Amino acid sequence: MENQKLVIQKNQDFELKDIFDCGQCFRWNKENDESYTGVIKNGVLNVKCDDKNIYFRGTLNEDIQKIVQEYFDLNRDYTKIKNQLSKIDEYMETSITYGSGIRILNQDLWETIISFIISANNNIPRIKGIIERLSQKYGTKITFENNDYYLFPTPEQLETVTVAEFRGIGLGFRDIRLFETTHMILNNEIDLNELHKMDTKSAREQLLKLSGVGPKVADCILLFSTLKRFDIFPIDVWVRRVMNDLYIKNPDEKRVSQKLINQIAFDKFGELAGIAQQYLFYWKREN
DNA sequence: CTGCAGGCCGGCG
DNA sequence: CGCCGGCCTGCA
Repeated sequence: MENQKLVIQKNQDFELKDIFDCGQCFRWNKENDESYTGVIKNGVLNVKCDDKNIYFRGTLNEDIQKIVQEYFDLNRDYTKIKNQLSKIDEYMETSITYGSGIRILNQDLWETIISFIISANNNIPRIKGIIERLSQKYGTKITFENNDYYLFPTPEQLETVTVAEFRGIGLGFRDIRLFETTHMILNNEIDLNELHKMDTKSAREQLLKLSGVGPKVADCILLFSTLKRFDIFPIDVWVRRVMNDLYIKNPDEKRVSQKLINQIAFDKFGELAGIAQQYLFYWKREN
């Protein structure tokens, strides 16, 4: 671990609030100076913006430029994506104007799996609290600028943790799911490295075998982790609401099947359905 | 005090 | 298959 700094030019496709509040991540916190500090797999990172630049500093075990480039998806042209989607209809145009600085992060696959299992039937403050306690109790401690932080625990670090101990940090009924999934991964029943090489359909089937991973959680993992499948359209209550309001116009609030929503999304947004979902979700939830 | 939050699981028809 | 009840916990 060593302290590193990096400054890059900012453009209209990068806004900290949009990135960290659009619902894809749980471990970034706002500081008093409007910067954000997060723990990512490699260490601690602080990000601050002004009109012209983005300032990164952190303690990491790899080159900061390489990490930032990968994590913030900096090699992708979001201007082009937004232009394509904006042309589809006025709803997309509105939601993109609102969340114009969103970027889909490349988050560690293991951490994303566990985090979204925890997210099931749960609320964000509690999800963040559970993940923080999990890291504090079982993750590796690192110090950055006189503060202590804890890396997300590895599968190995959770190997001897019992169901009761998981329950003890507030997981509720998700305790057994975390336990089972951890051991399925430790036993190589699901090979996380192999998932990256698979086509989307096969990767999704594999994820669905994990305990606590259903359709919605699997889709979040496919979109928000290093798997990075942009054509995947996770459907949660908010997306259901916004799709119902804008496209299905179902006045009696009858529950529309996931299959139908997926089909509408694919017909409208095609290969960019995942990122379209993010703009719609963020806009709907904040307005 | 109920209701409910970024669903999943298991049982049933 | 699709549908439905139940579920830890904490906060409004």
